[in-house]
Amino acid sequence: MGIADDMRANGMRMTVQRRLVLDVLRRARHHTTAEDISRSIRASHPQIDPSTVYRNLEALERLGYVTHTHLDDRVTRWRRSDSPQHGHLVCRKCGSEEDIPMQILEPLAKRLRGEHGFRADLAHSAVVGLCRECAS
Amino acid sequence: MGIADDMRANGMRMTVQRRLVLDVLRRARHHTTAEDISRSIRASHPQIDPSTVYRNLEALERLGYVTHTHLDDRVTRWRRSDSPQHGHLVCRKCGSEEDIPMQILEPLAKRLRGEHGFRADLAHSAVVGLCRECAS
DNA sequence: AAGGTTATCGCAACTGTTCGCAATAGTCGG
DNA sequence: CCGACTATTGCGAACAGTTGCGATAACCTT
Ligand SMILES: [Mn+2]
Ligand SMILES: [Mn+2]
Ligand SMILES: [Zn+2]
Ligand SMILES: [Zn+2]
Repeated sequence: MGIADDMRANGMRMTVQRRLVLDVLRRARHHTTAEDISRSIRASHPQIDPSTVYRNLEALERLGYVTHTHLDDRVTRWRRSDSPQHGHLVCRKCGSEEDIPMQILEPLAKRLRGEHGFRADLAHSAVVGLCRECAS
Repeated sequence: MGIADDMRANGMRMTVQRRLVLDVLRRARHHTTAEDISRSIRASHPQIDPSTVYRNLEALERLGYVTHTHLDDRVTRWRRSDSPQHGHLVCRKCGSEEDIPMQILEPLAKRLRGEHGFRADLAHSAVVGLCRECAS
């Protein structure tokens, strides 16, 4: 059962707009902004509105096909859920960004689960701070 | 040396607008949004523009008098730096919010410092996830 | 293959926040 | 205290993202 069938089983429809959003995210190497996706789609389909892209990212996230992450403060970044999960360190001074394996974050997740019954998604927001070069 | 002198020593000026922002934050019990601050100030000083509030929050942050935190996704929340620091757990399903002591986050901060030379500010963004009731 | 239902669309108006600019008003030295 | 310097202001426009709405088209039933 493919994505289209799965969506129909949930009362949703597979539209050309949705297929295009998934296509762009499949080709993207890293996290992508909604604006990037919209621009990329509009290159070949100028009539497709940015608001449709925003709404579809949310719809696809509800079904679990895409997720978002917050790297810097303002812009939300999207990826397909089937791409590998990882954490981020972002320097608030120089803006540099480093990916980190989830296992570094695991002990904290386990502790929050045990002490607060809280299932943390520690990949959802980047860890903000000062990188080695900027901390001096 | 008070805040005003400190600001002047840094080439900044102490204006009525800045004093009002600090006053509102001093009276506020919890994290406050820029919009709240602006509305509160405009009640008595209608001529003060929201853009001035936004700019002043950034200016005061640069000197270390206020900090901001991201709880849910879009809205930035502000507090005076001299109010007690703490972390947050936010449930992505029901929206509930729980404060947690910084010491829970300390082991991760220490590890990031040791293994990556990264000085993490783990109070900057809330930890997103599922609370006990919503975990299904 | 056709028709009806309604999820989704494009568009335009709207939100919260940022930015450029000319006018204002803190600050400092005399 | 005054005047000069310039950081900061209010304002208008721009910005990314959201929302309401009537038109369109996906898809289910026959
Ligand atoms: Mn931030
Ligand atoms: Mn988020
Ligand atoms: Zn750095
Ligand atoms: Zn919950």
